[in-house]
Formats: sequence, C-alpha cells, structure tokens
Amino acid sequence: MSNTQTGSPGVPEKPSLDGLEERWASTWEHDGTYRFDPSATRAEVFSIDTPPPTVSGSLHMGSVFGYVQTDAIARYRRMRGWKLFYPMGWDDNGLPTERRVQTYFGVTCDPSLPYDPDFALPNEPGKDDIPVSRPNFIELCERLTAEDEQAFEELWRHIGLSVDWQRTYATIGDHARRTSQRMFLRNLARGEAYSSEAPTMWDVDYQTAVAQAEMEDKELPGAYHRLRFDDIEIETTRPELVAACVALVAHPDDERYADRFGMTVHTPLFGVEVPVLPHRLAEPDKGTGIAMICTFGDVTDIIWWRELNLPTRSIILRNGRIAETPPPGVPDGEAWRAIAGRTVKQAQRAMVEMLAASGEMDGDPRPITHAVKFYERGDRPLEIVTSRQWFIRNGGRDEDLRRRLLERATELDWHPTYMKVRYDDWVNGLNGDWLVSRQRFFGVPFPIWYPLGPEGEPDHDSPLVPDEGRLPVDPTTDAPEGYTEEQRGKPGGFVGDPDVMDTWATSSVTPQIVCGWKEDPDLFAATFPMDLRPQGPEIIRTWLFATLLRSHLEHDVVPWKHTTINGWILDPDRKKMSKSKGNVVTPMSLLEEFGSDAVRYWACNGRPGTDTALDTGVMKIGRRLAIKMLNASKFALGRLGEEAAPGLDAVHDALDVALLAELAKLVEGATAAHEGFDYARALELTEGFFWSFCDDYVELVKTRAYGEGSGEGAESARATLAIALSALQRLFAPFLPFVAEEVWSWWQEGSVHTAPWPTVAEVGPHAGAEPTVLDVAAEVLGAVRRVKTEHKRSMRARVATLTVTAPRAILLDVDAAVGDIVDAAGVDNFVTEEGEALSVAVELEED
RNA sequence: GGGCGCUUAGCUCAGCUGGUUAGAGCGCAGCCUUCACACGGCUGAGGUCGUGGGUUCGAGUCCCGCAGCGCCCACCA
Repeated sequence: MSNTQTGSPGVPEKPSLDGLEERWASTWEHDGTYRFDPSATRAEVFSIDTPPPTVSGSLHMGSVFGYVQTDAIARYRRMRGWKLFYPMGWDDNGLPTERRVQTYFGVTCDPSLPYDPDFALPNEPGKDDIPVSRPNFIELCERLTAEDEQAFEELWRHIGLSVDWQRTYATIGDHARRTSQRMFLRNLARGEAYSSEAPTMWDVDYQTAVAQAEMEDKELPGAYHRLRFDDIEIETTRPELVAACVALVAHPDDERYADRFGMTVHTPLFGVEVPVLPHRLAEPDKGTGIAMICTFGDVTDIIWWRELNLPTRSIILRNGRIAETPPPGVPDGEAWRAIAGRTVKQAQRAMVEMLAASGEMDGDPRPITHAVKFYERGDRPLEIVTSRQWFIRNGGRDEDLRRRLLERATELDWHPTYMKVRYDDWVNGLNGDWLVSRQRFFGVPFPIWYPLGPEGEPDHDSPLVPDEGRLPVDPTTDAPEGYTEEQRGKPGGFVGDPDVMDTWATSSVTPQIVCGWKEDPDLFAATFPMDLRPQGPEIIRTWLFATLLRSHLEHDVVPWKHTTINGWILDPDRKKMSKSKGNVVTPMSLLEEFGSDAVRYWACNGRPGTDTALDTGVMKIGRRLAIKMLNASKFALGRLGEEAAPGLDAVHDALDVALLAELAKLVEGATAAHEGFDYARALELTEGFFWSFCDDYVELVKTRAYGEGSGEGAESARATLAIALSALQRLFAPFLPFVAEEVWSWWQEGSVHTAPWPTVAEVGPHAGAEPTVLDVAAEVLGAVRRVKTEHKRSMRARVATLTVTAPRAILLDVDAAVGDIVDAAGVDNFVTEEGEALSVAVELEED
C-alpha cells in the first residue's frame, strides 16, 4: 500500500464503510492475497474441502452462514502462518440442473443420439422439446450454469470469502467427470463396485432408482384392510398387491400359526396357492400377527423374499401402473382385468370393491396414518421394481466394512463432537449397498460398455472399460477400445451403459478433484489428506459418509483431519417476525443494507453446530462494531502525529501496563478458541475487550496521550494505544475482513490478512501483570458518570471534589492512575480516604 | 420405537473443567448537541436460569425422571 506518501498516517477525514467491499475485494484479487502457493509442502499447508454449492436458483442465507464461518476459520489459519489451500466448487451436476435446462432451452436429452458438434438452438422456441444427445445436453447445462456460477462467485467475493478464485471447479466439468470415472473404475477393478439385477426403490415419476440416502418418510393417510386367505386373516395397507402375494409369514414362536407353517392357503380373488412360512422379522403384535409377502410392497418384503427364496410376482411397472399381463401363476381372469393397466390408487379402489363384494374382506378398511417412503424430490410414494443397477459396497451388507468405516470416523475430529453420532447412526442403519446408478441423463456417465452376443444380447458380466487415459468418456457416444462406432447396438458389437451416477458419487470425490489426484502429484502430496471439511448437518449421511467411504477404499485413509458441522438457519417467518411486505430476503439485499462485515458478524456469532435465527438486529450490532473500528482507529492513529508510535519500551504507566496485561489474556483466549474451531468465542472475547478499550481505557488516557503535555506519560500511552490497536485490528480480521483491512492500511504495510496473528509475546514483560488498575480506574470513572447522569449534567461538567474511599490496596491502584482519572472525569480536587469498601463521592460544580 | 441438541431478562444469545450479589446486545426508560464516533455516548430498570427429585459446604453449571421445541435414525405388514 502506498497511501502514506505524505509521511503522515493515511487516515481519512471521514471514514466510512461505503464501498469497502468492492475496493478491497479487487485489491485482494489484484495482489493475489489468497492465492495458493504451489511450492508449499504438506507440513505448511492447511487445505479446506469446501462444499460446492448447488448452482440452481440463488444462494440463500443458510449458505452464507456456513461459508462465512468457514472463512473465519480459514483467515485465522492463514494469519497463523499456514499456507491456505482454499478452493471453491460448483455443484452443477444433477437433477435440479437437468430440469432447468429442459425448460429453459426446450430440449430433452436422448442418450441414443450421436453427438452433434454443430448443434445450435433455434431462434424461436418450437412447440415440442428438441431431442439432443447427452454431450450436447451437457454443453447446454454448462452454458446455463456458467452464468449462475459467475453470480455466485460475485456474491462470495462481495462477502469476502478468502478463496483462491483461480482454483474453482464444476462437478460437471471434464476434470470432475474424469476423477469421478477414474475412482469408479478403480472401485470396479477391486470389486467394490458391482452391478446387479435386484429389487430397488423406484420413483415412478422420475423413473429412476433411488438410493437410501435420498429417501425420506412422509406421513400419509392409509387404511388397514383385513383380508381372508382361506381361514387365515391378514391385515394389509396395500390390498392392490394381493396379486403379487407370494407367501404369508408369521413369527416362528407364534402359536396361533405354528401348525400352519409349511402348509398353503389361497389368495383372495385370485385363488393362488401360497405357503405359510415362519420368519423372525414377523411381529406377532402387528395386525393379526401374520403378514402377506408381496413382490414388492416394502423393504421387509425384499428381505423375506430373499431369505425365504420366494418366487417373484411383480405387478407394478416402472411407470407406476399395474402390468397388462399377470405374473406367472396368477390367472388372467376378471379380477386381474379389473386392475390391469391401472395406477396403484385405481387398482386399490377396484380391489377393495371386489374384495368387499366377494366377502373376502372382513369389515370396512380402518383408516390410519403411516410413514411411507418417498424420494426426497418426489410426489408419489416409491415403489419397488426389479432392475439392473450399479452398487458400491458401503458396509450395508458387510459387517467388517461397516466396522472399519465406524472406526475411520473416529480418526476425524468432529466439531462439535456430538455430530459424530449422526454418522454412527447412519452407518449402523444401512440396509444395503450404495445404489449409485440413476436412470437420468445429466450426470457423470458410467464409463462402461457391454459386449453384445450373437443375438444382440448384452453381457452384463463382462463389462468393457476404457483405459484411464481416455477419461472422461461418454459410452453413449464414444466407442470402447477395439470397437468402432458402427458396431454400436449390432450383434457382436457393443452397447454403452445408459445410466449416470448418483450426484453423490461425484461429490464424494471432491478431495480428489481439488487436490489433483492422479493429475498433479505434487499438489496432491501437498494437500491430501485435507485438513478441514466444513458442511451442513443434513449431509453427514450423504456427502461426508460417501467421501469418507471412497477415501477409505482408495487411499485407506480418512480424507480430512477435522470436520466442522455448521448449524441451521431458523426461518424468521416461523418465528413471528413480521412478514416482510413482499420483500424476499436475499443475501445481497442484506449485504447491501448492513454491509458485508455486519452480515459476517451475524454469521460468526452462530456457535459451531448451533442453530441460529436470521436476525437483522445482530447485523446492526455488527455494523456498529465496524463503524466503531473506523472511528477508534482514526482517533488513535490520527493523533499519533508524524513520527511512528513509540514501542514497547516506552510503556511505563501502571494503567498502560494493565491494559497490555488484559490484552495478553485476550490474545491467549481468542487463540485458544480458534484452535478449537470456536470462532464465535474468539469474536465474543475480542468484542468485549474492544468495547471496554474504547469506553474506558481510551477515555482515561486521551488527555495524557494527546493533550498539551508530553514526556514519558504521553509516550507510554501512545505506545500502548498503538500496540493494542494493532492487535485488535488483527484479532478482528477473520470476522470483519473489510474494515480490518481498511484501518490496517492507514498505518501498516501489506494486508492485515497475511499479517502474523498476535501473540502474547507482543506485550512483552507486561503479559503477567495484574490488570486491577484498569478495573479500579474504570469503576471510579463509571461512578462519576453515574452521578453526572443522575444530576442530568453533561459529561463535561466539572467535578469540584472527588472523594474515593477504599481499602489500602485499592487506593494504591487509584493512585497509580490518578492523573488519568482526574483528566477523564474533569476533577478539580481529588481526595482519597481509607475505608472498608470502594465508594466514590462526587461533588459537582455549579452550572 | 431409538438417538442427538435446545429450553437462562420482552427478543436474540453467552455462561469453559460446579464457588462471592447470573452476563452481553437489541428493545425499553432517562440523560448528554462530548473537542474519534448522533450510522453516537453515558446511565438505569428488567431473570425464583422449563419442571420434579438427587449429589455437594455450595448447582444455571454434575446425576436421574418429566414436559415442550427442533433435528437425525428406524424392516412403517
């Protein structure tokens, strides 16, 4: 900085927060303040695995909250001397983007089409969607998301994230696709990934398989129907599945059915003979204690079907309708015709009518409310259909792997620690391997082809894989090695795997993407395993777990040292904050209203892991704090004069020593808090010190420091002010980076954000001093103020006589600061008396 | 059904390993045009720390039960 040309401190006449964001953001970018040093070694680096925000729509305050907290951590570490590796990604891969692109451009993805390098959108949107190949579709996705990503980056810069903006990535970009496919191929080669034809949860609207992590329960009204299978009555909420029934099951110890095990009964309406079987998962106190097993009504059905080796009678198609033709063994009679081709709901109605008419339903359906599984974005309950899918082993079916993944998580430092329970709960609750294939278009394709037999039938057991050097590939438009495009779909040729990976299958390799795994060995060695994974609590089961899993499988290591789990933003509408009159609270509007530092102050007040209300009141306080920084710095620096402030050697006065002792405690406390990732505590401590510094210390010494007098007293005060100010500006820098940089620039070289973090050693031998002089002086000053206020007098009113009564020890402290007290309080005649407790008598002069 | 977190002044929240009269800010009331700051300063009034027990010389702070709120997990016939 060269704003000190005149030799005097560059303190502006009227300091202001206006425009600080633009000015300093561009200076930081220009100077490369936050650029990663590629020559850094692992021991010097602090690397952060930043969550890539979803690029659809706009960022909301919840994101701002978490990212700012992480930035405060990053800034602290940088000042402590770490070389920060702090990249930023954009999650533009997945269903939300896919849907936006479809409607925005009026296209649909048809993976069977070849890539058209000359594809151009028509000028006028047509009536029907234009079918495009998957590579063309991805190009459109990238085109649309590029704009959003720019807007996101601007917002992040505006709020002062100290990210290295030369290191950004997109989860749909070549680099991320390559990394994701490479990792998958390695999982495949080691047998950790496999494909299998199996019943899986299926969304009938999106027509894709869904993983356990993407499901959520919804409470729905339903009804118990009591149905008769010969003389045995069962209860079911899904009478439409009677045609899919393959057995009845009761608990092995249930005496009511003990003599029926091994025998058969007939299904109502269809008369299909099904066995009665024992299984430990049947619960005697549910319904009549005996359940109908269908292929497939719920997850338990799958377990029973698998463990009891039952036949398959699937009746629900992928579009959510009942099949036209009945499954094997089910007669194509009147009952079947009544449900064939119907939706699940229609079929249920028809079944209930028929069952009531035939007398095979006992009584009316009894309405209940029960939890039903949904895809988290879906509108209708998930069905279970059988299809070929890709899986990655995650411990869901393997006790040993599960145990090792639980152990891995103990190698990670969780902040706060109790969040780890969510991980443990999740891993312990896994009921199957991770289903990673999706029957969608926009995403990372599986780098897999299948050879076709003489009849054109695909051989799923001998997939063709590309050389890693070819990645990324799209098997719907690229041909496997040894084949030509002409052989696609021909007998003896090949066919590409049509599916794409689950979005988490790519997100789970963010450490490998950013650290340059297999592409930049030096970078990888310097940054991986990473130091910090910050993220939200709701994605512990997805992002955190999946990332840990893949690092475990590939590198046999936990991917980070620490994880910080941020809290949740409480919607102010749910609280009774008045409904804003049509004003949508976007991050930018709040940033413009209060300033970035103020919004950051609010975010940094949220304790790690603690839910926090969106509270503009807190932002106001942050703004006030930032303004106070400007004014206090201006005051302290503006009077330091032409020459540089005196140094530590000049500090003699007891009051000054006391302040530095207090400062040492602050530095110690704030540093310890930061080390424990408790940025909020560090901020609280710093803020508390700062206000009493302004209100008491500065008031007490202003006459001595800047008055007519000079000499040792003045030197001591000026030295103390300079030392404290320098430390405070740095202590605030992680939280209020703009105003801190501004005030720092008035008198220091370089950026405050690369300045060394304050240390106790900076206050020298005063660190251990007793700070009581300051406390006593502040108390006496406060007492005088109280009297002036009570008498409705100005703070400038003179005090004719000030009498301080106190025990001897305290009087010594008073004496040590008497000059400052007299000046600050405006005292003409000062008297001390020895007494029991500290008391102050004030005699004001007449007006 | 299991688990985690929260419950402290009207509001938003601090209170670390238990220790003298429980803290901050906002809001509220009053005062001060003060020479860094009216986008301000000073002063003040507000709390039986959700509830019932227990441990202890002493509990907001530890233990047990209960309730309310929020979240996570669960094979939900």
